[in-house]
Amino acid sequence: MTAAPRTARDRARAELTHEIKDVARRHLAAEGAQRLSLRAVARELGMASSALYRYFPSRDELLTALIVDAYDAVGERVERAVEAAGPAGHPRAAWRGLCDAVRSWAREHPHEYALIYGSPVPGYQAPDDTLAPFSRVPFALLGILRDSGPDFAGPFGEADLPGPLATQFEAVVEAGGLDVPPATLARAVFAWAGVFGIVSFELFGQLAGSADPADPFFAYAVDRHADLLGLA
Amino acid sequence: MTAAPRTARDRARAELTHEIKDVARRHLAAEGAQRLSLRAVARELGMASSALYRYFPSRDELLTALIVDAYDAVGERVERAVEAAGPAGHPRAAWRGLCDAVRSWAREHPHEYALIYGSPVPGYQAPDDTLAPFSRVPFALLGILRDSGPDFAGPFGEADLPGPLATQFEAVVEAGGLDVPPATLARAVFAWAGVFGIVSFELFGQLAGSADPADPFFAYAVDRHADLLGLA
DNA sequence: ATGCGGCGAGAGCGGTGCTCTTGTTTGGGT
DNA sequence: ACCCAAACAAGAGCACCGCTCTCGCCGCAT
Repeated sequence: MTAAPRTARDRARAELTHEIKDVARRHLAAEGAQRLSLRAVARELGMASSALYRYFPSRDELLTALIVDAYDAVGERVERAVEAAGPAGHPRAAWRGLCDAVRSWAREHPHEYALIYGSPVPGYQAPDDTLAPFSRVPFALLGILRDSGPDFAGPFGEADLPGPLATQFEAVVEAGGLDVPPATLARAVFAWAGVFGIVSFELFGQLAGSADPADPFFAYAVDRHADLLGLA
Repeated sequence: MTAAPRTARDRARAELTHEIKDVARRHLAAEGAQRLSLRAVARELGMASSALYRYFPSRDELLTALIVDAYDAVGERVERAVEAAGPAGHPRAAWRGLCDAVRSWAREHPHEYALIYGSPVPGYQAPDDTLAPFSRVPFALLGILRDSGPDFAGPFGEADLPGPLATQFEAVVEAGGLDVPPATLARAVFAWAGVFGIVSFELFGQLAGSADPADPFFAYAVDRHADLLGLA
């Protein structure tokens, strides 16, 4: 993150900041963002609630810190899974690893998942330093597609982007320095939105009455998306 | 809903209940579920906050009523769109109408969308009378697929369900009295989760930096899902 | 006519986020 | 070595929240 703290005060501050986040994350995991209370965190730490404001200027700032951490957590989990599954050119296994990592992390940390992928907190808008953690999963997906090579074999043709979308995505590829064609980017967003939709449906109870134990359907959907992505 | 109210008291009660919901819905639309406050609603209605508890036993019950109304609102919007687009056997137009209806409703009512499709409120679990409004959009989609006839022409084969998923969805079809094959149900959930994912991504800011003005990508994705659904 | 039940209002409880003030500790510049 | 400013912890307090309880009032069915 930053340079090592020099003075004892800096060290204590860094430590306390970390402790606060830890306790807050535990409360978040147990009760959800809604019920996360600064005062309760302060109580558990044995300090006055007003003292917390030396470390986080508001409750929303604390939540933002937890959001960044959650993005990093799921991002690292996904990167590990992708790396473990497909270094030797098996992109479909890597894709499956990515999807399974997202889903299992989401099921283990539903409140943190809801915090980052569910409805945003009222006045929240992402600061710039959120961007890198925010992008880890999409970048991991793009990495799989890049490594899977240019030989696309999906059921959709290669040049199937309508004009406006092509120009828009060309600009995105340019601006982001991504070395994939725009059509691949489109397929990536399509697939990522698809698995996100299923995971959210499962977590938020929208699959009740249809794919209720979601494991078979999730595996099926992940495989169909792999077909669409043209993954070998 | 129920029989017409007879006495003046019943009439007043029904009217006030409606007024409370209206004011609450306005607050919800303006500020989000998080900031919806019983006391503020009571203030705007010129009554004591404690009096509201004669009509809704808790804040969560009020929110539940708003959830049901939101499901009904998006459901009716979708049904209208489907009916307007495709009565004469143009299933792809009907599917496009469904998707556009969902997205435009979501963009017009982001907080209500977040309420029903975003992270659920902490202790909430859907009561039984939520089931019908909850199911209107999925049923509309199944209606399109049923009317599109049995001649499936998508890029995936007809009998592509793995064993466990097939048996699970056969049971669902049986239990729900749905007259579609299990494979069609699977494709329906797949497609519905996909467009839901895109709409949620757009509303919750996850498309920032990729498909940021989402119109072209949404149209593209809806069309790709139509292909996958085998819609003519 | 009467009694009961629905109703509105008020006070009040425990909780929240956040601010302001007060006194203390700490560390760097002189 | 000292001194002062900055960082810090704590407490009181403000405005708000959901919710409960009690109290009078009034319409309605008996």
